[in-house]
Amino acid sequence: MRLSRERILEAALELVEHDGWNGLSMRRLAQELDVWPMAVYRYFRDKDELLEAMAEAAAERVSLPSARGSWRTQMQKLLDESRRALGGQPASRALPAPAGRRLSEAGLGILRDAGLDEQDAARAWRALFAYALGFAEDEDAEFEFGLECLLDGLEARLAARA
Amino acid sequence: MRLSRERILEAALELVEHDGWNGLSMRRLAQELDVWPMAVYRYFRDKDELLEAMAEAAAERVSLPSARGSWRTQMQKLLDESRRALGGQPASRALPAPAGRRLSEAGLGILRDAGLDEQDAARAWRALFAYALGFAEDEDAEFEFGLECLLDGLEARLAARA
DNA sequence: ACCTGAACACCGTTCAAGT
DNA sequence: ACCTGAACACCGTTCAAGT
Repeated sequence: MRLSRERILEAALELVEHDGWNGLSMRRLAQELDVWPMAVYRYFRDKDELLEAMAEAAAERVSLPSARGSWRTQMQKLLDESRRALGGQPASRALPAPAGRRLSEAGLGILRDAGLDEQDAARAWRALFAYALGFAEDEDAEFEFGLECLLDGLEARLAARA
Repeated sequence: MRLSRERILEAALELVEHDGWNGLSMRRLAQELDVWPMAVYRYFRDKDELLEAMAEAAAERVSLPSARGSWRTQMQKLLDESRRALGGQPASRALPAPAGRRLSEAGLGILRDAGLDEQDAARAWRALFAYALGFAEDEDAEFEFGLECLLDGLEARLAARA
């Protein structure tokens, strides 16, 4: 079967799920695809580009919340999904464009609609996102507690402005 | 000159500062110490143990805040120092014992003194610490904004309890 | 006790060649 | 255009040997 970016990404993800990030090497990946090591390099310039594409794919998997609920519940849903989707990623590879921008746009939109000005929305999103990535998939209770505090603080700011 | 854990850790840190975490290999480290690759293994069982010791040393460098100011400024100082000291560490290696416990004890103490019960203090510390590690050394303004919100939220919780 | 030296089983990546 | 195959310069780590 023909190689493709999709097929390679799928195999890479499977390898990581099975053996962790240390188990992902270009050589093992090629082996898994039943192809010679250098074949993968037709589709990704180097390993770094592959890792970036994997983070990108993970970010794309985050479904954006509907605009029906309050800004608070919208944000909770967005961050909860983000943390689950991106939490496993290796360090400092959490914000690839353009899928990263898609998440940022969604987050900033929610905060702007809530009433924050451009700068506060940007800072608040940075804070919320950094916070969310600090938690693993199974730390629901811990994640929620701090998020409530953060959102309470933001709401107090909104109230002070009104 | 004789090898020692201290001398090895020092050389490792220098290597990382110079070439980043990817530049740190057991072989290059030995070369820098003018010793054969396997000599380092007398002091650290494997690379993982070396990395752990490096994180440990970084955590030890955090100076704990004096108990003079308000709990809020104490916490700000503690987290600011923690983020500067531990921010550069490779992923998921941010909480080694016992230096990690030293930081946790300090943080939990501040929160308990502020009036939080044991469970809330634990959750709040987890939230604050996760938040702090999400910021690089040079992101002072961004870090501070979200921290204010988090602390405001915690204060509201304390006020509601009184 | 502490360091050496060779060896093993891996890496990412280049390059020239095949089809 | 796409894959092969050998090669290069690295890894972490084991093991037996030296001093």
